[in-house]
Amino acid sequence: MPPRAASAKPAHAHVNLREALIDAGLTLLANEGTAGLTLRKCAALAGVSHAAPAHHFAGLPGLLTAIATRGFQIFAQTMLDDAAQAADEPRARLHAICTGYYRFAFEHPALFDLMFRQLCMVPISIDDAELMVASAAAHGVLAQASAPFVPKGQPAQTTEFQVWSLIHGYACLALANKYGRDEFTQKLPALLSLLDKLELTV
Amino acid sequence: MPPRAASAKPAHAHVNLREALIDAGLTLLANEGTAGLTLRKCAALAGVSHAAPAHHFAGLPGLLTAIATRGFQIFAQTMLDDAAQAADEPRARLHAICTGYYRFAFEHPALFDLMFRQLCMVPISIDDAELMVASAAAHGVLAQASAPFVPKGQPAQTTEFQVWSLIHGYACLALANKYGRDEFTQKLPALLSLLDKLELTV
DNA sequence: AGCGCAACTTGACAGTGTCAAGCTCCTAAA
DNA sequence: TTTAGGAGCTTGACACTGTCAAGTTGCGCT
Repeated sequence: MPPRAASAKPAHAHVNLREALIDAGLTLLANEGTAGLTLRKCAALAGVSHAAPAHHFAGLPGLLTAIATRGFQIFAQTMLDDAAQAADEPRARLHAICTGYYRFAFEHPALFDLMFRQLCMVPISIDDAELMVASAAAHGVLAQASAPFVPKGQPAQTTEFQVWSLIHGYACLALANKYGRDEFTQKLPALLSLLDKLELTV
Repeated sequence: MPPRAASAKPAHAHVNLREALIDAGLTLLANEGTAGLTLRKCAALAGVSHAAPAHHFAGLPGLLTAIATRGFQIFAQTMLDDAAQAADEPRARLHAICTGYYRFAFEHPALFDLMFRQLCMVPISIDDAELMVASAAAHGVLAQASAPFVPKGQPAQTTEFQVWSLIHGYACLALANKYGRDEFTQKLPALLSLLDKLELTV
């Protein structure tokens, strides 16, 4: 009988360690912010050793990518939730989607930061298939809401980016001004009044 | 004569090490991106030891704050440069300022990221006096350009944020889509056409 | 029954920011 | 002119990070 150097813990502590690690990442992001999200802390929070995540993700970039993917799913759902409570009318729906966009950024600032952080400069694999699917789905929600305002004969993308840029920029600026966020929330309707200048074309 | 343990280098290699460290930081940011900016690399690039920066900045946060401050100064100048070449007319000036805003983000993506990176969650002292001055100056340039479009009797801030959010969001989205930046640049005028819906009120 | 491999652990490595201690040289006071 | 003090910088150490290599365990398949 060879000496047993390591402890005799069960090899599979989690039913699905991959999901547990993503959950741990979301928790850390919510509690400690961007700087608090660490591969080793995720592993510790999930109750595994610091090298365990490497068997489920391609290093730290892989883990961040998976977390961002989950983020986009929550993001899309948040927008849809707000839209569901709005009147069934294009203008009200567009406002609701934008409000959901802002609400997500406000409620998950660090996650929002991770998702949109200049995806290229940060250790995130922008080419990841799942990430692209989730990101495109979220984009689709916004595109659908702005579709009724696309001028005839013009590319839909222009109107989409006008709406998207406006609400995204506002969310970024609100998060940057840490101490004036409530003020931003109050003035969101005033900002969105610019969208009322878009003409209904359908 | 006591033994000379350390080398006999001159104590003051730089006339102004503080500025040299900021320059090194800007170089690293431009060449290697956000992740390439490191306290130790800055020190090495400036030709000093890894602990030297501590005598000029309050740790890494202090250095990043100083770099962001310089960034805001360049930022304001970039916008003013574009405005100087535009027609002396409110609408043309607003377009030029926004183009300068986007151009800065496009030309200094990592620096732009540092400056606006959710100033709260990143190791930057948002309360720093110099940073506030530089940041407010850049904001002032944009505010002045949007002033002619503020509806009478309404707060100027609303119009400012409409303009600011639109161009800031567009810049963020352009940087996030690493591989489609040129396309964003081409479609900038289409985006800014939304601003033409603002009425001249002065 | 026994093999193979996936999952996980331990240990090590280079790199990071920060702190403590010490050296050097310039400056200002006696 | 001599001497104390301090600013500027260096070296060394610490805890922490992500990543890799090697070893251990236990499930599932032949």
